[in-house]
Formats: sequence, structure tokens, C-alpha cells
Amino acid sequence: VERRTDQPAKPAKGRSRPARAPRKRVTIADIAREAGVSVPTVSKVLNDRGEVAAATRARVQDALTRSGYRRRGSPAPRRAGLVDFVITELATPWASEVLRGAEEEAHRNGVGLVVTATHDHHAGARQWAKALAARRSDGVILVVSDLQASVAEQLQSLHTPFVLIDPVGGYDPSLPTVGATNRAGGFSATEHLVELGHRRIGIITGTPDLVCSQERLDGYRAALGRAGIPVDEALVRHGNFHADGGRRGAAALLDLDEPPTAIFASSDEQASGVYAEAHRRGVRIPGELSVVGFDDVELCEWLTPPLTTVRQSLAEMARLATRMVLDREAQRSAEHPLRIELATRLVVRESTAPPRG
Amino acid sequence: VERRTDQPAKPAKGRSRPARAPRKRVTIADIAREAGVSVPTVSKVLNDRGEVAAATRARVQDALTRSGYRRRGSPAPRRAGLVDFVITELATPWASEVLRGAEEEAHRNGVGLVVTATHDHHAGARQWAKALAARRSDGVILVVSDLQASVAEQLQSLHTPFVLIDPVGGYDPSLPTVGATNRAGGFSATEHLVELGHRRIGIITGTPDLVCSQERLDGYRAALGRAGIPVDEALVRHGNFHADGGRRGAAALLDLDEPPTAIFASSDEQASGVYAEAHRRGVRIPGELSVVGFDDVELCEWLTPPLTTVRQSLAEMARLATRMVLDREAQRSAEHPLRIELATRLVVRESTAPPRG
DNA sequence: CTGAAAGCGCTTACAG
DNA sequence: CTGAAAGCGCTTACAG
Repeated sequence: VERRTDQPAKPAKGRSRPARAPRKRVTIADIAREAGVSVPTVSKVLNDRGEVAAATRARVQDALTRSGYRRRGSPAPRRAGLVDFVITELATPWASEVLRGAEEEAHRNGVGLVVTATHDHHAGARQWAKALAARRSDGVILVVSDLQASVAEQLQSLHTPFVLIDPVGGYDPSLPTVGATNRAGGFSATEHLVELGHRRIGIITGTPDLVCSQERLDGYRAALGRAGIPVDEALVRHGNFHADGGRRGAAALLDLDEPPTAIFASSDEQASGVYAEAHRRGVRIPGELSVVGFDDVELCEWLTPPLTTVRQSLAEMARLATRMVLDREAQRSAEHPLRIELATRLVVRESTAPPRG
Repeated sequence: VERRTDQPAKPAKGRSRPARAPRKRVTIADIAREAGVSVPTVSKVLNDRGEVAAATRARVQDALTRSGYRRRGSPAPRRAGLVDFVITELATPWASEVLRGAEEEAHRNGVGLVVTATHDHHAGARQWAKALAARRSDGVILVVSDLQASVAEQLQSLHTPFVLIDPVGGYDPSLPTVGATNRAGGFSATEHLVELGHRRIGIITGTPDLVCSQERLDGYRAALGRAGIPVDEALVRHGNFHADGGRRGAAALLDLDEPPTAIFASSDEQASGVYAEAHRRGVRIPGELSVVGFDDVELCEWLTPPLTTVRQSLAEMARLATRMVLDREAQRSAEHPLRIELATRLVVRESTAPPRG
């Protein structure tokens, strides 16, 4: 029988006890009773000492975890107060924006953001996964990471919630993801060029295995189709999201016998590569070549002329992902993982104009 | 007297004990003896329970900390495996580079990098400082942070090593810092323009309270002095490291009755603002205006024309700072905090040319 | 491989 | 405010 205080309730003075009687601590005696063994045996299991039969150890271990046993002096397990942010490369304008949003939201919630760049090395990824378990991170944000497949299972077994930003290789409906309306964005970029009067519009795609690359290309095809312009496959160059992809793609397009009068680059950074190649050839933007980017990072305003682009709120995507990962309540109640897409919208600046003639 | 094993050394079998006799655990009985009190009194201090005279408590507390007492069940205090990286703004090309270096080095050492952007808000800074103590971070890297003054003391009392990258407001020799040879960098940028034949060379400075801004300006003055060109103070504009500072500075300089034929911008991002303003006015670079930047971030290659700049290895600075903070051995043995400066070097691209005429 | 017994470290209730 | 005494939770040494 538990003892109770019979005193009438008084206004608390100084440090007051919590109202409800504190639940009695689980002791190893309780565990021993539950598992049908003696106290010393439990102690041995707990300290990994002495010989214990495998079956006995398992029974004790089980009782231990079920009861949520904790050593006497040991403090209640504080939340780590950390969220892991994992990305392939940190030092790109795109990554900076995503990181900025995640950092803001993490700190608004009083948790620290642990940042890891994997560089797509699998060795580094394994090391990271180990460290993650050790620091008992409260959640993980995986950004365009080809870790997603190998790590998702591990995270699930650690009960660590995670969200993917811009997943790789097609949607796995069992994984929660945050992205943007890439198809609509690709559509509006292309439509804008069509409306200016362009008929030969090139596209340079992003990293091919990313869902967002494929969708932007889908949008491009759809907009041309809508305008009754057949897609000339010579105008579709597969590249990557970086400046070198833009340079190479632009070079290939401008080398065509009938070069495009406009290029839809799949990222702003890639568009800067298109600028560089155009500049090298003395092709003026937008006079002789219109360029549209994607992302709307700060770089757009640093380029001359400022870049017309499709805005996706990368920081907002990251804020949302961070919130999802930190919202334990939602984690528990959600029946299905989520796929969230944020809107995109065309931002017209000075890199697009009607074609000459 | 300590017990010793008298048995002859045998090859270890299975899990062997460490060679030296394990030092006996400090118990509260030891503490009680040391502090000249009873065991229950120590227990009360330890658990903040019951009434203990202030003087007694202090004596016990002292014995406790000196002995490094630790509760029985409580595990040895694991290293947190974390380093904090604190910066004013994350989403700039400069910040990206510094972050990249810190992340690389942290992960090479198997520790996580916790990233915080302060935005120069003091409320946020206080919150961060609290979280830092809670997560028992192993070290802190403060990047151009005006936290340095308010936080340094706290970090010292937490015994948390820290390093400043590009300190604010003059060198405090009691704080370890990492930077670059900014004066030499400013000198070589200006010298390069002088050698091309420029005589009216403008400068836009960075954030005025940063040491690195002041030093770059010093280098500018020194190079002009060396060339026998008197410094025209109208050509010195105080700005900041961002694009808007460059735009405003360039506008002011180009509005002069006798505008400069070349501008030394104190950062690459600032130089992009100079580009924007020049473009707005139809001033061609480098034909009518030469521009030199500082930093050599990736942005230089994205600008058209590619930017001549002074290279400082930001990633290397950050790697070094991270190593310093993680090197416990050096922390202990070092008698004086360090000031380390990495070399700078001019990188000539296409934004500089001889003046017209 | 297991547990009865002894004992250690710490806390609690209480007398002074 | 302090500590002698009792007692709790856990571990250890050892018999079976």
C-alpha cells in the first residue's frame, strides 16, 4: 500500500512537489520478480558480467525494456535536443538556402542542427549513421541524399523520425517527403518563353535520378505540347544542377545548326554556367539568348543581367521538414507518411526577352 | 596500500583487464572524510536536499569537484562528440565556404558540427549559450561573431575550448583566433591595379568593426603609398561585405566628378554589387572599370566576366580552427592563445585591365 | 549457470 | 544544521 499525505492542501511554499504521487521507481527486485529470477541475475545481465544463460538473459532483458528500468543515480534520459541535417554538398547556393531554413526552425524549437555533408561517399555515410545513434538525435532531415534507401530502415529501427527533401529516384510512398511543384514550375518557365514568342527553346536538365529533375522536364514538354510546339529532342540536354552542367549544356545547344533562342536551365547555378558560356561566345543575354533558371537563390540578383527564374521556397521547405521531424505528436498519430509540395512561381527579371527578328 | 596481483604475467584470454590496477572509485565516504563532515551531509549536498549551512556546502562542493566525484551507477561522462559552429548568417557564399571546411574537419574527427546563425540578435545568443551547456559541446568556433565578448568568459568557465575566425573589433591577445593575411591581400589587390596603370582606384570597405576590413584598407593605403599615389579620401567608401554595400559604394564612386577607373571591393559578394551597379549604368567591366574582389568563393567564376580577386582559403581557416578546438592535448599544454594567419594570394581573371586611353 | 548471503554506496528519518 | 542509525538498491564472492 502506498503512503499518502493526509494533510489538507495548502498553498505551495517554495519548491512544491508535483500534485500526483510520484510513481514508485522500478527496482531490479521488481524486474527479478517479473522475469522469475533472482536479483543477482538481473544485476549480471545489467552489467554484462558473469555467466548468464542466453534464454535467461533474453527474459531479463525483455522485462528490463518493458518496464523502462533505469539505474538509481542515473538521470532521466534528456532529449538530445539535436536534429541531423544530411546533404550531399554544403557549399552551393541551393544548399545554403535549405540549410538556412532548417537552422531557423531548429533554433526556434530550441534544438541544435548537426550538419553533415556526405559527398555521396558510402564510407562517410556509415560513419555518420553510427555517430547519429551515439548522439541519440531526435530526428533526421535527408536532403537529396542517395543515402535514403540504405538509411531509412536503420532510422526506423532507431525510432528516429526523418523526412526527405527532394527525394532521389522516384517517390517511395512509405517515406515522408517535402518538395515543390516542380512540374508546374517547369511548365510556367517554358510557357513564359513561349509567350515571349520563342519557338526553339532548349532545356538543360538537372541530375537525372532526382525526381525534381524529371518533373521539371515533364513540365517543359507539357508546356510545349500545350502550345502546339513539337519537342525537338536535340534541344533536351541532360546535365546536372551545377555551373559546369550549364556550361556544357549551353555549349552543346549553341553548337546546333539551328540553336535555340532561349534556354530553360534547371537551376540558377546551372543558369550561371549558361551565362558563362554565352559570354565566352559573345552571345548577349537577353538580346540573343533568353535564359530562365530555377530556385530563385540570391545568386539570381548577383548575375548580370539578373536572372528570370522559377521560385521555390527552399528555406520554407526546410522549415517544414524540420517541423515535421520535431512534431512527436504528429509522428505518433500519423497513419501514413506525408508527401508535401510547396508552390512554385515565376519571377521575371532581365534575362528574358522576345527573340530577335 | 593498494592490492596487487602477484601472478606472473600470462597471455590475456578473452576480455582482459587493463594492465594497471584500476584506481579505486571515489565514494562519498572519501568526500566526507576530506571535507570533515559525515556521509549524510555529503549526500544532502549532492542531492540538494535538507538544510546544509552555506559554509559546509561550499566545503563539500569543493571536495566534490576536486576529487572528480561521480555517482555510482552513472556512466563515465562520454564526450558529446559535438562542436558548435556559430556565425552571424549562414546563407552567404563566404559562410558556405567556412562551413564547408569546418564540417569536413569535424567529420574527419568523428564529431558532429552543430550550426547556429545568430543574426546578431542577443536574445538568440543567450538561448544558444544555454543549449550549448546542456549538450556539453566539446568546442566552439565563433565566426565573425559579436558574441565573442559576451560568450568568451562563459566558455572559459565551462572549460569549453573555442576559437574565433576573423574576430570583431581588434585583437584580444587572450583569445585564440584564425584569420588571413588581410593587409598583404589588400596590398596585392591594389598593387595589381597600380601595375595595370590605374591611378584613381576606389575602395569599398567591409563591415567597419571587423579586423579584416581594417587590415584590407591598410593594405590599400600602403600599396598606394608605395606607388607614390596620394590617398584621395573621396575614393574610400565604407560599406559592408554584402552585395548591397557594393551597389551603394559603386554608385557613390561612379557619381564622383572624377570617378575611379578601378574599384577594390572588400569581398566577392560586394564585388557582385559593383557589377550590378556598373551594369545598370552601362559601364563595361573591365573596359571602363576594373574590379578586384576578396575571398575567391565560387561566385567569382559565375560572374561575367569572371572576377579577379584575392584568395584566402576560408575552408582551410575553418579546418584549422576546428582542429585547434578538438586538440585537447594542445589546449592543456598551450601557454598562450594563438593567432594564426593563413596566406592570401591574388588570382587574376577577367575583371581587370589597363585603364582606357 | 543460478541464487543465498554478505557487503558496499548511498539515502532517509529522526534525535539532538 | 548536523550526524548516528536504519535501511534500500545494487553488486560481489562463492557454494551448489
